[in-house]
Amino acid sequence: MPEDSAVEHAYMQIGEVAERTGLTPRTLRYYEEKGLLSPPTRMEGGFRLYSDDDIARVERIKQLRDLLGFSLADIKDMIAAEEVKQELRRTYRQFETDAERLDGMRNALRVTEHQLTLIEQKIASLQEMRDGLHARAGRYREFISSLTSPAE
Amino acid sequence: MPEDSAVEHAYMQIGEVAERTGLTPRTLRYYEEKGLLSPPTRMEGGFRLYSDDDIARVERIKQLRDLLGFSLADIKDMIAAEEVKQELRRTYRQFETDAERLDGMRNALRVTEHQLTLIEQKIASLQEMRDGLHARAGRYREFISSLTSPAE
DNA sequence: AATACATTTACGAAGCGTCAAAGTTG
DNA sequence: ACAACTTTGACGCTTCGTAAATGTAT
Repeated sequence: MPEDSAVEHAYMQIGEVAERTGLTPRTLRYYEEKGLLSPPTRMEGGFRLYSDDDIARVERIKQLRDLLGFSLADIKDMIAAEEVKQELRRTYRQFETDAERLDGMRNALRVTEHQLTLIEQKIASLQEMRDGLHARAGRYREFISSLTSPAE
Repeated sequence: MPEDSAVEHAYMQIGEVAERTGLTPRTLRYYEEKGLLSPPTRMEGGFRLYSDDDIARVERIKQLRDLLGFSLADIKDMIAAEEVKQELRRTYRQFETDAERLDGMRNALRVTEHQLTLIEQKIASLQEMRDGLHARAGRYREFISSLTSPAE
């Protein structure tokens, strides 16, 4: 059964998800409360059980938050835009015209392109900052060596 | 008088500083309250007057906040570490031993090197994300063109 | 039965946005 | 005198951290 090898252990509790994603249980519950994560399945006792898809979603959120600095409200919208494509692939929904599907796609593309321009800018800014810090570090090292081994 | 050309108008009010740095007056006052900005000089009526040095400091804060995502408390410490060098250059303080100066320098270097490693990591992560988004955008464009000009 | 998790609820802190009432500048 | 800006509160919102009291898993 080759399909079993990829599964590992399909469902995790909130603590394990927290460890794997670097977030806290509190944060995961908060994201769920704010509609960034859909309510996961539960055990009889009420414990949350997360799927691998949930993990992927959490990591996408973290990426947008930490790397691009978006607000959770913005991230929610962006992920909603991306979901359009997912929905389209599995449940090719009835009562949805081609024009509507096209609109969703164009919106998703627009969002993605916006993220790309922000990324490019951020990379450029970081590279500038890196150069500045290198120079700064060089000056510090000079000072230190001039105090450590004074030129007589 | 060549020195006049570089001065422009040496003192600015909070509104102009806000515009030039992309922050708000509220944020500038908050940073002052939190000790990130030293209290600027004032007019007789109480209006704040900022110097070019103040501007530079504000932009350094913004850089650390937006690009590296540090907390204001951390930023405060980092800037304090950097100041050691500035103080050393102009007022070579009495009552401070060479060992103390050396400690300050080494600390400043340590902080700078820490920032550098974080920058490198962030640049790498952003480049990965950029590649992923490029692929994603490509898929969107495919879908769109397949719906826009259907193959037959 | 005990230990390690989990659940909800609630209060608190960081980092500002926003509005109000008053004073200052040009 | 007037518009445009600034001042200091003070309250509100976002994004969680941190208990506290209780229940569940093993």
